[in-house]
Amino acid sequence: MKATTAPVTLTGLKKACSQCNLFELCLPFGISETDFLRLDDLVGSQRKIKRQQPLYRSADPFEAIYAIRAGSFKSDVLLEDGREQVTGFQMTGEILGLDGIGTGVHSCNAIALEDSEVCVIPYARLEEFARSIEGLQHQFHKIMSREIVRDHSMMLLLGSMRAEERLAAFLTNMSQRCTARGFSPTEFHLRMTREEIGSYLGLKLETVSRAFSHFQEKGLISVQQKHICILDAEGLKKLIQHQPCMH
Amino acid sequence: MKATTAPVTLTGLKKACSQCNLFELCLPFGISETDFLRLDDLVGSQRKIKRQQPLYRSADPFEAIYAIRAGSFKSDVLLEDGREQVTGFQMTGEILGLDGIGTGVHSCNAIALEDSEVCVIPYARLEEFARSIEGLQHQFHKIMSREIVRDHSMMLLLGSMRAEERLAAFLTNMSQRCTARGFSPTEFHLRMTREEIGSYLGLKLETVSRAFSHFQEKGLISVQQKHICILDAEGLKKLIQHQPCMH
DNA sequence: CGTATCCTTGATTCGCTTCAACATTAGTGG
DNA sequence: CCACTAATGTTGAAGCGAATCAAGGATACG
Repeated sequence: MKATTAPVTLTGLKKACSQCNLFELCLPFGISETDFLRLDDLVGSQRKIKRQQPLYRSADPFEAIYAIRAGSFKSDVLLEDGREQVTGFQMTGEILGLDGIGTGVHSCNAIALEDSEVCVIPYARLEEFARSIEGLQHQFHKIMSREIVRDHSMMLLLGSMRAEERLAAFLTNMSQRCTARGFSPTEFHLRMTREEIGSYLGLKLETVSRAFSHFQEKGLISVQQKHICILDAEGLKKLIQHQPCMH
Repeated sequence: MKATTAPVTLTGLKKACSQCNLFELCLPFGISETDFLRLDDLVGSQRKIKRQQPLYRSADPFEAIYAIRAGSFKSDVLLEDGREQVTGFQMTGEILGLDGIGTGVHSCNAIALEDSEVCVIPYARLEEFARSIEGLQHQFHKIMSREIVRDHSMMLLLGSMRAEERLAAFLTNMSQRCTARGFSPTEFHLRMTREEIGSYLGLKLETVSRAFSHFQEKGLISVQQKHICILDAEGLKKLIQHQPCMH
């Protein structure tokens, strides 16, 4: 239990869940009104993480899961020879840390892509609350299940799509998640580098860059560094399913 | 709610969990002795699935998770254009169906690789039991978490390993799982085809076949169709971490 | 025993990676 | 505030690993 980052405990100052406008993206969703107020005791504290700093690292002991209140993260796993695989990008309202429950130890790194803030949900307390609040248990199971389904669709992407299909799927997914958060579905700022996108999609950064350029030439998107405008969302979606030739 | 396969209800005839020698691989693990006897009511029924038949299909309504009592399965997801990605191979003592919790609908197909038998665990009953049996809730969370970690390591494999590294990782994993089940770690029979292995590893069947042949030439394994002998387990493990050149 | 399925192996092609050079932006300190 | 430097992004040319195409062989199944 090494205190890597100073935990900014603000409990009492501000209620964690009952006043949070993210609840419908987050763990407290689908919970009755009376139970809802009890959730403020579920969140232990809040923590601020600076850009490029880890929320937790692989091999850290698992004690809590985290709900992202502001900012965004990447999760990655490393091979001893230095190869990195980004396993996901998480944004506001999403949950981090589920990988640690099985073994009691985290199996990946969670790194902030920008200055961020998370709610710390001690796992022991979550289990206890889940036993008495029916909706909480179910919502937690749903979140884990959706993570599994998401991972399966990433396996589909990594195992059987070509480079431009992968990037089209990535952009479409980003757009959908922006929509769910009330942001523009057609215009957004990528918080991650080309290399991180490449690692996520199983491609090299040059390939990612070339695919971006090609999409721009075709009038599907407009790219200015990390700023993306989607000009033809339907065109992108078509790209995902159609591999050019193959008879 | 279409009754696709006849459910072979044997309740009462034989207690499901308390007399099952698989419990330490399965859901009931880590549960106190008194609670253990109650688990027989958790399992609704048992079902036999013939080789090549589905336990469930994508888009089927989700009602239960399944514990494999005998046999083995593959899970796969399909793209509309026909491409298939095998997302996992499940064997005795493992749990199937977790993908359905999030949406209430299954998101993949589970197909028996041989004549198999599963315990049907109605999800509503599981949630109810988990609320009163502390160890069951925790064990269920552990199983889901481990599935997520496993999926992440598959993403690492699909995203950043070369063909022979992938097959070496696959064989090493199979060997470990055989060990956990009390089977020989060095000699086993693959239930799946080269094409299914290829789909799982993001490779074509010819590449899988060539890699098998190459491993045999190097004296790492001995291959006779689906029958595999591991001759140099350490050699296989070394292959996973070392990509040949790259400076 | 015949047929369909599965597996192996070789030759060729193609998509992505690698290598390399340069452009642009962001970050830092004088 | 600007100069300097590091980090990030773009683009081109060459190389390589796996896919594709193709043919033959082994095995399982009815």
